[in-house]
This record gives sequence, C-alpha cells and structure tokens, in this order.
Amino acid sequence: MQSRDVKSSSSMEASLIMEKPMFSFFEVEEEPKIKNTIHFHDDQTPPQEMKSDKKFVDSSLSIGEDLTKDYKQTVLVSSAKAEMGQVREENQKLKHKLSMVLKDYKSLQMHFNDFFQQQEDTKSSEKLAPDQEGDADELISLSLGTVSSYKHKSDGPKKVNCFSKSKQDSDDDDDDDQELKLGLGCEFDPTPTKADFDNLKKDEKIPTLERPVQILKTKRSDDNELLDQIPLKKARVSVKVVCDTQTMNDGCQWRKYGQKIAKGNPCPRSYYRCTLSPSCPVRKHVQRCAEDRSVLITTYEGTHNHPLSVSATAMASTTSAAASMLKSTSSTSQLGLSTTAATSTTTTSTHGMGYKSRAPQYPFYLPKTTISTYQSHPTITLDLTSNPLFNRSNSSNILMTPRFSSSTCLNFSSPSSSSFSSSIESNYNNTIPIPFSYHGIQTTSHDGFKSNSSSASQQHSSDTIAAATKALTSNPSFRSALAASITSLVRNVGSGAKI
DNA sequence: CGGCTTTGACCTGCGC
DNA sequence: GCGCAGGTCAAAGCCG
Repeated sequence: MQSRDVKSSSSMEASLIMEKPMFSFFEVEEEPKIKNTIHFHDDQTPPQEMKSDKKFVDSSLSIGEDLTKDYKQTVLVSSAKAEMGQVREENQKLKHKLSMVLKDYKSLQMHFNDFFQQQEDTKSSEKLAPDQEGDADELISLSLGTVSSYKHKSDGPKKVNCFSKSKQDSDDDDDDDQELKLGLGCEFDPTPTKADFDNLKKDEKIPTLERPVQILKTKRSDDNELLDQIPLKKARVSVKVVCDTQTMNDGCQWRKYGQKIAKGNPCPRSYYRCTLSPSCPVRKHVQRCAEDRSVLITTYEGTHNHPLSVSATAMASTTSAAASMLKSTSSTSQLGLSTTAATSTTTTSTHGMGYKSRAPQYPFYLPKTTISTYQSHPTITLDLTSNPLFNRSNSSNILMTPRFSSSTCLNFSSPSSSSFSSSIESNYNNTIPIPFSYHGIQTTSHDGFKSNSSSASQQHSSDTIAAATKALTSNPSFRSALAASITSLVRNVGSGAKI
C-alpha cells in the first residue's frame, strides 16, 4: 500500500515535495492526511488493489451503496483540495515573509558595509592628523560587558575590552574593521570549539577581571608603568542603591557562604558566590551603608564564565563595563587611582559625568562614580543613590528612582532581544536609566525626564522614550551599528547558536 | 533529601 | 613576628 501511494502520487504532491527542501519548516500536520485521501482518488482511477476489492464486494453491495461511496470519495477529494489550497496559500505567505526578511537582511548588510567603508576613509584621514582624536568617527564597541571575540580562532581567544579602546584601536585596526560589536551585554561565542573550552579552563586559573589588564599589559608594556608599579588584585565594582530587601535582585543566582562584621560598619557584610555555574569565579558581598541603612552596597568581583539570563547579563555587563573602565582608566592615566586608607574612598569624578573630560572615548558615562583602592583591590563605585538625575524624592516615577525591591532587576541591556528598538523601550520602562553617549552624541532622554520630573505621567514618559529611541535610531552611525548587530544575530541564528 | 543559610574556625595578606 | 581585618571553609541547622 505504502509503495503504491508513492507511485500514484499526484502532481499536487509532487509540487509539495518540490517545495519541501526549502520550506520544510512550513510543513503542516495535515499533510499525511491529505496524502491518504488524495493518492487514491486524484486521477479518478482507483488502484489495482481497489479494483480487485471492488470485484469481491460487487456481489454483496448494491448500486446505491456504490454511488454513496463515490459521493464520499468526491467529497473527500474536494475537501482535500481545499486543504491543499489553504496550505499552499499559507506557504506563499510564509515565502513572502521570508523574502522580506532576506531583503531586509541584505539592505542591512549593505548599510553595514557602507559604514565600514566610511570608517576606513575616516581612519586614513586620521592617520594624516593623528593628534586629533575625532570621537564621533571612532569605531565604538557599544558593549556594556566584556566581549569575548573568538572570531579569529587561529589567533586564539581574544578579549575585546569595550571601554579600553583608545590605543588598542590603533593596535587592532584590522580586527575592528571586520566586525562592529553592538552587544549591549556579555557576548559568548555561539559556537565554542574544544580549543575554546580548553582556553576557558586555562583562563579559570587566572582571575577573570585581571585578564583584560594582562592583555593591556602585553600590549602596552612600554607605556604602562603605572600599572606595573601598583600591584592590583581583582578589580571590584561596587553598586550603591537604595534597596529595601536583603539583597538586590540582579538576575543572578547567589549562594551565601559567609558573613562578617566589617570594621567601621555595624551592619554585617554577607558574602555570596554565583551558583549558576560551579566553576564561576564571581563573588559579591553585600553590606548596608553605615550612614544610611536604606542604602545597599553590593560589591562584585570577577567575571561570569557562563551564559547569563538577560536580567543577569544586565548587571554583569554594567559591572564588567565599570571594571573595564576602571582598568582602562588606571592603565591610561593616573586619574582616579588614588590609594586611600582602609575603607575610605576618593571621589574622582562627579555626578554622572565620570571621566568625561579625561576619557572622552567612553561611550557611556555612569552615575556618580568613585574609584578607590581597598586592600590593593581597585574598586569602582557606582553610586546610584545620589545622582542628580536619579531624584530619589520622586518615588512616583520609577524611571527616576533606583529603588530596588526583590523583584527589581537592573536591566540595562537585552542581548537576546529580537527587537532592538523594543528592547530599548522596555529597558527604559523598568530600569535605571543610565544615560549614554554614542559617537559623541549624548542622548537627551534624561534631560527629558528631568525637566518633567514633577509631573511625569506615563504618556510623557513614553513620549520621551520614543524621542530617545528616535534620537538613537536616527543616528546613521547607530543604524549602521544596529545593522551590524542584527547581522551578527542573524548569523548566530543561522548557525543554530544560542543567543 | 537537597539546597540554602548560619556561624565559628581557619586562612591570608597587610601594616607596624 | 605579631596582631588585625577581610575573606573563605565547612559543619550544623533550617526549610521546602
């Protein structure tokens, strides 16, 4: 029966089979049903088996029954044809959608190429005038986190430090020319090879946050005397937030492994380690501020060596970015690296414009940022409690208030989001609005929030978000970068990678 | 029963 | 070398 089905396949089925290789994922469940009904009756000539059956049955069946049977067959054929038509129509629609996606993809790729063409032109002109930094034309890796670029497998894994671009750019022009990173978070190699895992294992022996420094050291061994002079341990990132709960929910899974009463603070300090991966080196300790018990100081140390959820990536990216910034700052200038005694810290930048004057290459500026060293640990503190942009008194506006509850997540980024613009919007809707600049253009979203802080309505917020989104997306550079990001996303999806 | 928290003991690094 | 303080370990207890 089965083989005969195949032999007697109608032309309709043939057309379906023709489409299969390309649109196999458009197959519908009804197809087997269709086969069963069509194959016998499509050409109106019953197969041999049926004919013999008919001979046998003819003696016992009346003509009326025969007619009923024919009628049923006709009905089945027509219904099957109707179903086929529907499936075909659906197939056409999906085909159309796919062609649209491909079209968009191609246009984005073209924009991407144009962008790099412009980039090369700019660089060639920069070589003529090396003294001019030209912020707006710099190729910026708009990543808040540590970007693991394993693109050049033959060269081994290579960390691209998003904030420590400056001199590195000139060293790595070739690399940068080939790929623009717009991951607003930690990126992981979609297709890790065995060699990568081996490298990862090797890397685990090294404190992860020191790796960028080591790379920098090798790259800048000539001009980086400062870093050699100060024996730095793992970089730390402290985040000060107003939080009612014991710890703030940063999306990660933590296990408490210790508690201590630290000197100078009656509040106990709790020690946590990341439990998302048994080998994850990331630690954090949480302590309430002695002066203001409502302020929670969370200090992160290390970099996650495993994929993170979107919400966890946000905080990881932020802290990683801050750590990168810290490393970059400490290795490029003396700014902010003042060794202070015991628990005191030294504020080296003020109110949301950290390092703007001295390090304009940073695409983001962070809230009130403090750099200090504590027991040889370089520590950067992101004070999200006293930034003028984050008006604590305005508790009605969640956009303005970094008050954390157990359900609040720092969600600066969404690397796995399929819709970038919507992710921007959603991020702004439920997160601390970290203002940032791109290619020297600072988004004005917070000015918008600020000016309307007293009468902030949801409508107004959404307008501002829309304006901010528009400002971002209207920037051709941003669009090119977006295109690149989507391109890499499409590539990853295409290769079956998990984002 | 497994996972998490608690908590005292222990380790380590730094300053004197 | 000693003391101090930060950081970690691990056994005991708790909880779902």
